[in-house]
Amino acid sequence: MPKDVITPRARDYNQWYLDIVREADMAEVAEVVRGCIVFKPTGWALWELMQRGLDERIKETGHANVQFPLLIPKSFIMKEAEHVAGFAPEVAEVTRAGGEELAEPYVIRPTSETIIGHFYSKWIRSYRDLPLLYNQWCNVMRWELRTRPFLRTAEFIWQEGHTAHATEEDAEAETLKILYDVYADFAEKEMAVPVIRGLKTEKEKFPGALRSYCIEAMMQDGRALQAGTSHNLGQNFARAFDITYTDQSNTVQYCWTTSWGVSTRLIGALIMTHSDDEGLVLPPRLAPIQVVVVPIYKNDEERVRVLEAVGRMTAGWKGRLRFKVDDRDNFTPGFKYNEWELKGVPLRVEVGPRDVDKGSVAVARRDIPGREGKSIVPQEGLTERLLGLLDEIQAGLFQRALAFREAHTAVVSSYEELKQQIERGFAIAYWDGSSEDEKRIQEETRATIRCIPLDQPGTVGTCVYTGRETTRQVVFARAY
RNA sequence: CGGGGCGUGGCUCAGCCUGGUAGAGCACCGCGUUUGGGACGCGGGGGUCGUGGGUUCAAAUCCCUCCGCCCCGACCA
Repeated sequence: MPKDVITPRARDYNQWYLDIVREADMAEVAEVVRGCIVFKPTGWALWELMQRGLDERIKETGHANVQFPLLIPKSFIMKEAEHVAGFAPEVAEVTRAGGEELAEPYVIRPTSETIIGHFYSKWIRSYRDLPLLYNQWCNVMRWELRTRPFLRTAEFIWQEGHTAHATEEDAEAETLKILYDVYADFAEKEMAVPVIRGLKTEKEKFPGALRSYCIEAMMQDGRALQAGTSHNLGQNFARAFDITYTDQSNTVQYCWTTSWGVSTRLIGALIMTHSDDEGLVLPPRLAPIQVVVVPIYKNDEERVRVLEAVGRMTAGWKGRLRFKVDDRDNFTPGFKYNEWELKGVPLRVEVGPRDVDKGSVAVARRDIPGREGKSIVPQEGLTERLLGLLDEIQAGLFQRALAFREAHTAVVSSYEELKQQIERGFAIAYWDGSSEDEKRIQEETRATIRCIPLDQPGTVGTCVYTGRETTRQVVFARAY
């Protein structure tokens, strides 16, 4: 009988999430530092794999990594009007250092547009210096009023890309390239999380941006999670920080800049997309341990025999599979099965004396819990079988998540339908309202326009709120 | 930041109302028996009761302060 360590999703989805984070040993709430978490080895190993997948894509698309200071002069933050208004309430300041009051306080970076803008202004002279394509991996701090592990923490780790271009078209192309080729590609191929690529409304866009694009994912409670954003900053920051270049005809022009980021929030998205009441479920491509081997024996003689067989079996795995042999002898096999299921390991191989005699092993799939996910297979060709199964699981998780999203998405044609649909998932509606209309809907329903999908059907319909004719459809949902 | 709940061995909690020797289960340590879906017996260790102050002969318990966590709301990657 399973112990009651994870609250079922149906009973309390929030508690379920916190239970998974704790029981899978990914992170611990730092309680001595408000709103912060400690990444434990399992959680950090997962993040390292995610970082690798993102970093590869960032570099493949022509960007180089750099690193800017953690502290930003307070006056920098004040330079771009919308930006100040957006971030002022949540910045932490450093006012003393070296035992003395500072002449000008620093803020702990909530994001780095401003300090990077300052340096871009110094570095960019001519159109030949463009485009400038940099990225940095760093931690940032936003003094959030309500925090949850991974989803919203006061300090979080992310990458922030910052680029400068000669024309609006170039900046726009960059913004979209990141959205499609880096973020959406990573989410769907590596995380197995289907995402909607969309444009943010004026109300939801980044403070200081011209346009914000995003990828939005659906969690298992039907709520939306913004998994990544890419902003075309127009010339707003270029004007505030005097980022200019001389063009081919010797005229000084303002640059067009972009910024884009994804954070450790992605870990929250991963958990809430795939995991079940038994614990964490990880997609094979990001699982720090893809295969765990549990040896079974009753005495020393069997132990030696089984471990020898396991040694032969796993000899060729290095470099092909991330695996672990769980040879702890103070736990029973049954305990280990449950523990590794809780931790989300995609495949488990069980090897006992009977298997050694018959040349077989038992293989259990994490994505299919219980007896149905378990089968007896020959030791011969095991490695290829495991590799094949990992691919199958990866694809299966994506398909399952996609099917879930589709089952919980509906086109609505009236405000009443909208109110009902957002209780269970995404509501797609024609939209021609204003920011004020949007705010009113949020107050009345607690749902917001998550995005205007970039894939539009192009058909004509009537706006769900104003009744006006429009071809634009949007996604309404309650969001994290 | 507003409303609500909570803070007691590592974890989950009882004890608080009605002040008087700090408890249970799980986990941990030792020994033995066990091991194909969360083993069992015997023995053992471990707690300034979140913090600071107050009331009292006496505070986990009553009062005040601060800190943190969880839930709801507003704000947000």
